[in-house]
Amino acid sequence: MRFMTRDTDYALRALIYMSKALSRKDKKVVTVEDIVRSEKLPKVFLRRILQRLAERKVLASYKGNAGGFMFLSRPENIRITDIMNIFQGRIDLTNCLLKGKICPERSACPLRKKMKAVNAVVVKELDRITIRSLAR
Amino acid sequence: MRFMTRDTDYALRALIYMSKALSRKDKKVVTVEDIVRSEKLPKVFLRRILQRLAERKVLASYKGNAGGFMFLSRPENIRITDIMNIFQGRIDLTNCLLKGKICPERSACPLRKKMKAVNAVVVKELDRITIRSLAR
DNA sequence: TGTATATGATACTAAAATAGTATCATTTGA
DNA sequence: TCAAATGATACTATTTTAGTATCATATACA
Repeated sequence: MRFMTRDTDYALRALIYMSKALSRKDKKVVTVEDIVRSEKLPKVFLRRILQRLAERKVLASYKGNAGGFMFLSRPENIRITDIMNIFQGRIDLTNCLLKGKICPERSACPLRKKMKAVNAVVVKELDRITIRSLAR
Repeated sequence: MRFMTRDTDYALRALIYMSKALSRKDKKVVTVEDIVRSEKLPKVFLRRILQRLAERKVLASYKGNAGGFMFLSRPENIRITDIMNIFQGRIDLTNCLLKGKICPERSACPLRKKMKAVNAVVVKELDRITIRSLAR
C-alpha cells in the first residue's frame, strides 16, 4: 500500500528545496529548472506539479523571462496534508472497506466507525508536519 | 489512496460469511461456490484468495467431493491486520516518504519518525478488529 | 521590438499495480 | 468410475500512476 504517490513526493521535495532557498535568502522565485538541477526530478512532470500548486494557491507563478514560482503561504503554514489533499484527495482510510452489499448501513458499520477514529488520528498527526519542519 | 486492496476486501467478506455460517452451526466446511452464491464475488479469483488463506494457515482446505474450506483459527482470533498482511504486506505508512536522496539518514529523518508513531497507532487500532467482531 | 526564457494547457504514451480469466492437475466421497 | 471440489500456473484486461511531447502565452531585457 502506497501512502503517498509520487506527485506528493515530488511536490514535497520541491517545496522543501524552495523553503531552504528561502531561508538562505538565496532566492524567493525559483524556476523548475533550478529544482530539477538540484533534486534530479523529471522536468515536465514536476512542472505540472508546480502548476497545480499554483492553481491551489500554495505557490504564486510568474511567466516569462525571470519568471518562476514563489511561496504564497509561508512554509511553516503548509502542512503535508495540504499537499496530499491536492494530489491524492482527502485522506480517507475508511474508503473501500467492505463497501457495498456487506455494509449497506454505512453509518452503523462498526468497522467504518473504528476506521474513522483511526483516520482522525492520522490526519491530526500529519497536520502537525509542515514544510518548514521538514526543511531543516 | 486505497487502504485495502480488493484481495483483502474479498477475503474479509468470505471470512465474515464463513464466520456467520459457523455461528448458525450451519456448516463448518464451506465451498467457494457457497460464498460466491451468497456474496456475488468472482469465483476463480476468490478461490485463489482462499487458497492463499489456506497456505497461510488461516483456513484448512479439503479437496475432492464434499471438500471446501474451514477455519483453522477461530474468527475471534483472526484480526484484519492478519488478512492485510497476507494480501498487502505489512502496514507501513512510512514507506515511499521522501525515500532516497532527501532522506539519506533514515533513522534521523523527522518525518519518518513521526510517521512511525502514526503507523503504530493505526496497527494497534486495527489489531482490535477481528473477523468475529465484523460478523455480527 | 525581437527573442530567449519562463509558465499554461492539453493530449498523448509507458509502466506498474491491480483485478480477473482460463485451464489443466490432483484429490476424494459416494 | 466420476462428479465435485481444491492446487497450481499461465495468461489477459483494466485501472492507476508516471512520465513525455508540444504548442500557446507571457515577459524581461538587449
